[in-house]
Amino acid sequence: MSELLSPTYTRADEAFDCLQTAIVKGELAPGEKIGELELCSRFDLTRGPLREALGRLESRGLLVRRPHAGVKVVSVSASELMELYRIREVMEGLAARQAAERMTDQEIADLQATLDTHERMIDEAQGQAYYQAEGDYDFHHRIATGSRNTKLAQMLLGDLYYMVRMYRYRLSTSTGRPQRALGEHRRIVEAIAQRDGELAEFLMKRHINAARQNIEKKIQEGDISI
Amino acid sequence: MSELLSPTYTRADEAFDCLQTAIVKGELAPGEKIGELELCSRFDLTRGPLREALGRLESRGLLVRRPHAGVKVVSVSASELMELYRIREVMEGLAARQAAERMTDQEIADLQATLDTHERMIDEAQGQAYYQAEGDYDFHHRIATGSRNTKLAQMLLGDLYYMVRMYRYRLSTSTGRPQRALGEHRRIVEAIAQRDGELAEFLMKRHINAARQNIEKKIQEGDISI
DNA sequence: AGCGGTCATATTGTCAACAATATTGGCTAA
DNA sequence: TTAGCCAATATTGTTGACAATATGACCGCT
Repeated sequence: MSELLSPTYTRADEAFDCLQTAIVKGELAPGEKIGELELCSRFDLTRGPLREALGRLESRGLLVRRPHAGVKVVSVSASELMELYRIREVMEGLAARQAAERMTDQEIADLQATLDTHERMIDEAQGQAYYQAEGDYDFHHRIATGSRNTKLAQMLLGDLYYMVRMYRYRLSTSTGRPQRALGEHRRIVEAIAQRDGELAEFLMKRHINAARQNIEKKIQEGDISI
Repeated sequence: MSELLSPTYTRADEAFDCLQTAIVKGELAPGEKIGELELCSRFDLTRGPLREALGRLESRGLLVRRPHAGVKVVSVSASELMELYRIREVMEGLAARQAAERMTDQEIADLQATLDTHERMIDEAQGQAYYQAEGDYDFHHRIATGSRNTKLAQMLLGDLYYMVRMYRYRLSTSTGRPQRALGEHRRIVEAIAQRDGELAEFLMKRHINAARQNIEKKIQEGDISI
C-alpha cells in the first residue's frame, strides 16, 4: 500500500496497512475482541511492530484497547455514522473551496476525465456497488488533495474516509443513487473549474448532506442495519 | 495527565503524555532531530513503550519519522498554521451549532460561569498571556465536548488543539485581544443558551476567522516569527 | 441454589540483546 | 581543491524471553 511512498517499509508500516485494510474490509468485525498472538500468526508479524501499529490505529479511532484486556475493533452506531457525515460536510466543503482556489488546470482536467471514467463504470457495471463506491472515493480523494491543505487532507484521508469506507464495505452498498451523485460531482467540478470557491463549497456540502439523508432514510426504513 | 481516566496507566501512555506535553510546551523544539535513547534517559523510559508512543504521535502529526534516520518534531510553517485555523473555523463552527442543540442547561450555566472567571483573570492578571490562552482553550474545549459528537471532539481535542497550543507556547503570545475575544465568547454562549445553532455557528466561525486574521497581521508586520 | 472470593491460566505489558540500515568522516582520484 | 566513494559507527528496527495483570472457573459460604 504505502511501500511505494516510502522507500524503506518497516514491519510496523506493514502491520498498520494490513490491519487497517482488514478492519475497513470487515475481515475483522466491529466489536470483535482479538488477541495479539492471533493477529501475529494471521498476518505473519511479531508482536513488537504489531503493537506499534495497534497504537497508531487506536490513536486514529479504528480500535480501542483496554490495558491487559485486549483490543477490539471499534463499533460505530448509526447515530455516530451520521455524525461522521456532519463532519465530512463541513470539512469537505472547505476542501472544495480551497481546491477551487488552488488546484492546477491540469488537476482539474484530470478530475473531469475521472468523472468520465466513473460514468462509463456506472453504465457498464450497473449496480456494481463496489466500483461505484471506489469511484466516489476517488473523487473525494482528489479534492482533499487538491485543497493543498496538508492537515485537512491528512484528517480526511487518514481518519474520516477509513471509517466511512469501513461502513461502505459492511453495508456493501453504495449510495444507491449513482447517476444523481455523478451529476452532483460534475457540478462541483464545474464550480472548481470556474474558480468559484464559494459555490464549490456550497455544492459539496449539499452533496454530502444528501448522501447522509439518503443513508438515514434507509436506516429508518430498515433497509440496512448497523 | 490521563492516569485519572484510565485506572491502569501503562508506560506507553506515560511516554505519550510526556512527549506530547514536551512538544506542546516547546521543550522539544520543532525540527529538532532527537534520538530514541536520549528520549529514554530524559523521561526515564525504555524503548518499547517509547516507540509505541512515537507511533501514536506520528499518527497525530506531531512528529515525523524516517526509517533508520530518527524522529524529529514537526515544524509548521506560518502558512500551515493559517491552514489550521481554516480547519478550526469550519469544525468549531459545527461544534458550536451542535452544542447549541445538545448541551444541557447545566453545562451552559457552567460555561457562563467559566466566562466570568475568565473576565476576572483578564482584569487581575493583565497581560498574562499564558492564563488568557488557557482560558481560551477551556472555552473551546467545553464547546467541543458539548457538541456530543464523539469524533468531532476527538479530532479537535486530540489533533488540532495540540498543534495550535504548540504555537501558542512557542510564540508565548495569546491573541493579544483578550477583552474583545471575551466579548465574542459571550455572544457565542448567548446564542447557545438561546438554542440558536445557526447563529452560534456563524459567530464561532467569525470568532476564529478574526483570530486567524489577527495572527496573520502580526506575522506580516514581523511582530512574531515562525 | 445463588453469590462471593480465590487461584490458575492465558494474555498483555515490559525489557534487553541482536540485526539491519543511514549517517558521517576520511580517503582516494580526477 | 573538490567530488565521489568506502568503511566505521551510531542509531534504529526487530526479536524473543520475562514480568504483571485481567479473565474465568472452581470451591466454599450464606
